[in-house]
Amino acid sequence: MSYKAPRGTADVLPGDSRKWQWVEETIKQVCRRFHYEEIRTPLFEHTEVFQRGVGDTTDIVQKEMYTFEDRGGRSITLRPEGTAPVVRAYVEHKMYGQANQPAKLYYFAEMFRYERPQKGRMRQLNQFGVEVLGSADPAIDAEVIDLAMSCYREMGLTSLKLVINSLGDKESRENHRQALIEHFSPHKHELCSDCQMRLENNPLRVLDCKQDREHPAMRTAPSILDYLNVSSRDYFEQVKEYLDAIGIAYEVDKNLVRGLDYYNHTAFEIMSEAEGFGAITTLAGGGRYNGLAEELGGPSTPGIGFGMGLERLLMALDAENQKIPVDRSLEAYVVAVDNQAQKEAIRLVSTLRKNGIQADKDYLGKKMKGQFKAADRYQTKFVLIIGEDELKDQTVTVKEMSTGNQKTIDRDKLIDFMKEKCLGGKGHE
RNA sequence: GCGGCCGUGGCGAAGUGGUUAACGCACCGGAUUGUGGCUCCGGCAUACGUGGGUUCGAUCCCCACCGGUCGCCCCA
Repeated sequence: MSYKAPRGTADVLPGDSRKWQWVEETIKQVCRRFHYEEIRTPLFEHTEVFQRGVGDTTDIVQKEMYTFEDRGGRSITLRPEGTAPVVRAYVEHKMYGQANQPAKLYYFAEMFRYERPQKGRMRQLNQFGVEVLGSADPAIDAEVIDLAMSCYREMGLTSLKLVINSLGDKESRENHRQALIEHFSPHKHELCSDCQMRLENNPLRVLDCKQDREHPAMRTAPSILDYLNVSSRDYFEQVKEYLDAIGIAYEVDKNLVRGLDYYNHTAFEIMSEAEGFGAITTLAGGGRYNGLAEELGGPSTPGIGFGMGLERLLMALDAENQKIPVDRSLEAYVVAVDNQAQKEAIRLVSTLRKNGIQADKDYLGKKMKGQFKAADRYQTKFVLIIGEDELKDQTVTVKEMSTGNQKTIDRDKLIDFMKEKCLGGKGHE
């Protein structure tokens, strides 16, 4: 009997984990530059946090959540997205009362969505995300978008498209919603079954339908941008001006609609335009959610953020042929020529490590040639040999693999020699 | 959730209704008794996704399931 990882999940093995580490490190550095702080929230929440936060009629809540009852009879849900939990934490810990506002937060977290898996669409997926709470300045919208784009740029991605839209404030949305219902209702029977439902629940989504895209009513449908009230329109204009000011190119797509209920005002999506990316091109998506904190029981607090799929980021790097700098070398490999030398070899490895030098040895009882072969495969910089002669003379033979040069050094001078060679007297970062 | 395609050792990849299921890579050992590559020689491995069915006999044909993949839906 053998087992497989459950459908839609994946193991990250050593070859790939280095890539993940690099991606995470790179993003964290960007976050530091933007002055954002990490927040970590639980893997699961009370189901209600998502029902109220994300919205009862959304696909995520209706058919994609991993929900179960725990032993205490509570309804628990594995987080399907990152914003609602962060806002919940912000409200719960009364972070609105803290001195430093707005709260500029980032997270790395795995999300869970019960969907049919595909490449770039997993049931357990990893996201990097950012949430800013407490500022309704359009400049922060631009900053958040800048942060997302900077992460991609930092990793060398170039084939990207930023799409933005405004969903307006509550009043604008309501007016638009009414207009949509009035516009589509006469054609209701001509629309696909999904759209007939959408027309009742969330008419905005009709605009996003791929099936009815060619329907004549689509072209004449009322655009949200025409229904923005003065303040909403003004807000959107300012966001665009700030984006222009920091040199970020974008495209306005009046049909860009986000799938979660909490969004208003600024909505954006970053897509890959790299060849062979298939149907799934969205790398990151986000927007403003000014009513969410209130919805989750807190004071009225503006917020904006995004989620970035890390599996898709790795795919994009791959599609653009961006090589991830992965250092697989090893500083020292200790070779024991025979059994007599084992003890000394083990002692030497341990001493090297205590002195900050990467060191390893053979544990398979290989002969000398096999040990060298292993050292070669590990891209070892120095092989340290201990054999009969070295034991007798209290020395170690050091071979620099790149040149093939080797010399014999007194045992008590070895560590200083290796430190000089490997650490340059400065030590590791 | 819907439709198409796919599933052979660790990886890649032939193949057939019937005695030991090719080959390449990788790995291990030897040629080279204290030294990496190449070459040559030898070796290795829980391999036909799972379960049924048809058949004298199935890795091959049929069905179901599982998994992957592509498209739809939706999204990261």
